[in-house]
Amino acid sequence: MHSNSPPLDATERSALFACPLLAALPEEDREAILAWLRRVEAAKGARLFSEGDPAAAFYVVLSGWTRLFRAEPGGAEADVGLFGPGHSFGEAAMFLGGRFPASAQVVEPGTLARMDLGEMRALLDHRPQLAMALLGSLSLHLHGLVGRLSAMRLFTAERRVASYLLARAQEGAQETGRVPARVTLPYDKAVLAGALGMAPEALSRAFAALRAQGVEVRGREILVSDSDALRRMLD
Amino acid sequence: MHSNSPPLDATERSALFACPLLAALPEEDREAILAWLRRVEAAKGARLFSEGDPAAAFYVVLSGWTRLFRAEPGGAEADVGLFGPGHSFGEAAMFLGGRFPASAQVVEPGTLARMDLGEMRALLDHRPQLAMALLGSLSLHLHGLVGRLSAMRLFTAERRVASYLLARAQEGAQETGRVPARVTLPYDKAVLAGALGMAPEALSRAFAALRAQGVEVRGREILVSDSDALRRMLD
DNA sequence: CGCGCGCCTTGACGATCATCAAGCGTCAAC
DNA sequence: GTTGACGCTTGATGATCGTCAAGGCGCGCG
Repeated sequence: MHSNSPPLDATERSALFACPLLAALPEEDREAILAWLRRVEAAKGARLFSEGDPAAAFYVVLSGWTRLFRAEPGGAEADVGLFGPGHSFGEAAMFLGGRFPASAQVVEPGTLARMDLGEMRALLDHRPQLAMALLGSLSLHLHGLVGRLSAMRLFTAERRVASYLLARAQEGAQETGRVPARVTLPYDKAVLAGALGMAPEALSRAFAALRAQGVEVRGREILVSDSDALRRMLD
Repeated sequence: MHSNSPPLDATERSALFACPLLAALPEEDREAILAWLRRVEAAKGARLFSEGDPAAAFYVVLSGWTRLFRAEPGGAEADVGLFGPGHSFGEAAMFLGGRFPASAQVVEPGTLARMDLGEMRALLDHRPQLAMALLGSLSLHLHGLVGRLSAMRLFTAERRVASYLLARAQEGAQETGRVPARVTLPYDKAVLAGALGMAPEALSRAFAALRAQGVEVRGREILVSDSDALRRMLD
C-alpha cells in the first residue's frame, strides 16, 4: 500500500481479492500491486475521469458502485458499464493510446483502489502472471459488452428487466429456492435503467408491467414471488 | 505453416501481418505462430463456429469478411462484430471458459488463418510479447464494442450511416480531399445494416434521406459529394 | 430474349420507447 | 407541521425504427 494511503479494512481487502484481476495472482504479484495501490474515497456523483482524459490509472471497486458512460455534446449519455465491489475498470485504457474512451462516475459512494497505469505497465514487463490476469479481466469485460449489446437489440425493455431480476434473484438465493426471492437494488433505479439501456420512465413502466408476473416493487426492495413466470417470459 | 495447409500468397501475408495481434511481434514469435496457422478457405454463408461451441480456435481474416453475432431462439440476430482483412476475432474465447459467446459467419468469401487456441495457450506461457499483443488486440475489440454500444443509443440510424460514410470516405481518400469521395462497400448492404445495428430497410431509408446531403448510392458504389454536409450532421 | 432469382427499395402500419409534464410519497430541515 | 428537495411514478404524445408486403432492378441462365 502506498505510503500516503490509509490501509484497507477487512471488507475492502476481500473485495479487492475477489476481483478477477487479482484473485488468481500468485502471492508475490499481489503484494507488488498492493504496494502501489491507493485507497480512494468517493462521494456520490464524483467523476473519476472523463472521456478523452489522459489515462492515468485504473480502479478496483472496494465498496459502492461506479458507472462508465459516453456522452454526446447534446447532453445525452449512454452507459457502457456498471461496476460494484470486486470489479475493476479502466485497465484497457493502458493499451488504447493513452486516453480514456469513456467517463466514470460514482453512483453509490464508497471506496476504490486506484492503480497507476504507468506502474502497472512497468510491473507487466517482469510478471507474466499479471498479463494473464489482465487478459482474463479484459475478456470478461468484452463478454459483458457483447451481452449488453445483443440484449439491447434482441430483447424489449420489459424482458431485459425480467432477465436482470432473475439473475439477481438466483444469485441472492444461494439457499436453494427460497420463495419469494427478495432482490435489493444496490443503487438508484435511474442507475439500473441506464445499465439496462433505457430511460428511468421505461424501467418504472417495466416494473409496473411485471406486477402481472408476481413482481412487487417497494423502494429498493423487490419481491419476486413467481420466478418461473419470469423465466417463461424469456423463451 | 502447418504441414497440411497450403502456403499464403503475398496479399494474404500482408493482411496477416497487418493484424494488430501480429504486427508488433518480434520475428521469433511471428514464426512460432506461423508454424501453427492453418489457411482456411470459406464460402459465402459458411459458419465458422456457433454460440456455445467449444472454443477451439481463433481467426485472422486474410481476405473476405466475417460477422460475429448472437441469435435468439426466435430467430432474431444481433451483430456484435464485422471483421475484414487484417482483423482477428475469437481470441477472447481462450479466457472465457472454453465456449464461444457468439457465432461467426462468413459474409464475403475469402480466406482466413486459423490458430488453435490450445497451441496459442501453450505459446503464451513462454512468450511475453505474445501476451502483450493479445492485450492490445482485446483492448481494440473492447473499444470497438464501446463505440458500437454508445453509437446505438446516442445516434439515430441516419447519423450512424453518415458517420460510417465519413469514416470510410476519409480512410479511402488518403490522397487529400478528393471530391467527390467514392466509397465502395466490401459487403452486401444487409451486412452493413447489421453492423450498424439496424434493419436493411432502415439502411435503405437512411441512404435515401442522405441524398439531401449529396450522397449518391449506386449498388455498392457510393459517392459523397459534400462530406462537410455529412460532418455538419454529427455535431 | 425472356425468365427467374437475389438484392434492394419503397410504402404502410404498428410497436417500442424517449420525452415532456404533472403528481405523489418520503424524508430531512427548519 | 410545514416546506422543499428528491426519487419515482404515471399520463400523454411523438419520433424512431422494425415488420410485413409489394414492386423494381440487375444479372445469369436457359
